[in-house]
Amino acid sequence: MAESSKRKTHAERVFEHLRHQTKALSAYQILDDLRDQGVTAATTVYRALDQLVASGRVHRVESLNAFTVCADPRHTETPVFEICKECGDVTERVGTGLTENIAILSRRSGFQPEHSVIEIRGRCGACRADA
Amino acid sequence: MAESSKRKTHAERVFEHLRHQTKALSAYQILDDLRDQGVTAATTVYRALDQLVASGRVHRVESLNAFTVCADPRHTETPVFEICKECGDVTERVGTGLTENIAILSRRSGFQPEHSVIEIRGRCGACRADA
DNA sequence: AATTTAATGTAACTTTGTATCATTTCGTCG
DNA sequence: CGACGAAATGATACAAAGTTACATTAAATT
Repeated sequence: MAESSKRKTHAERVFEHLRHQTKALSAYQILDDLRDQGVTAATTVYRALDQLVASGRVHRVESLNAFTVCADPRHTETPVFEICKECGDVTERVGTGLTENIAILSRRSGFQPEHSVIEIRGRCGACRADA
Repeated sequence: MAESSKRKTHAERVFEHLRHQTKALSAYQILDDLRDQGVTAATTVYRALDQLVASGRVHRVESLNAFTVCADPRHTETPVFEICKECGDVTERVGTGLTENIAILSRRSGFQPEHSVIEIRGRCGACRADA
């Protein structure tokens, strides 16, 4: 087509794009942003996101219906997201120990956890300073 | 209109209906279920849910886009939901201490938490026993 | 080159959620 | 009682998020 390289797959383009964001992006936002790179279909974006999420390179932020890169794919612990209501920035915390707390809780209740969603909404440090 | 009482508000009907479920229901599921009680508009269901959530009588389950009654409105701690991937049942745990863990974590990172979302997906005790 | 497989596209459609404006219901006040 | 204003509901259209089914293109593989 145009002159944009066809070397990379759209999943890579989606990943690269997400890498440069401080906020989580919706699938349709990603689609809009990547139109000039030849991404034209919602289906393709969702397929790319499915792969990326499955491979642990991207997380879905449930309370935003949006996606963000994994801050550290080497970590196996449940990610914790801090979501600022003011500026919208999403920050992933790893190694918080919450996974262990959940495991303990579940052992008590007989529930077998597979995947946990932990999202904290509030105000980030920067926005608190701005106030 | 018909003969169904006009005493109760639709918000009450939504609440009563949710109270009798073991699974979280989507807004449109609620709408379908309450049609025979005179609820006809999605708008009304969403308005009812807004109120109920604001008053703490109902929780939104983010990872399901669905709603469930609050197990214990006296509790102020962050609710923890166990969501069974097999049977779909949603169980709310209170008094888990996770709120405190999040507070500690946030103090370290300078984030001011307002509302936390904790949803654990996996298999419930009953489904594990069935296997 | 022929064949097969992975990636992408098109299009229609479902689900979830919101906005706008009209109508009904109900309490209350004169 | 009847008028009036507020709260609740409705109809409608729309926006946003996500999926399904099937066709097409691009890359590998032999």
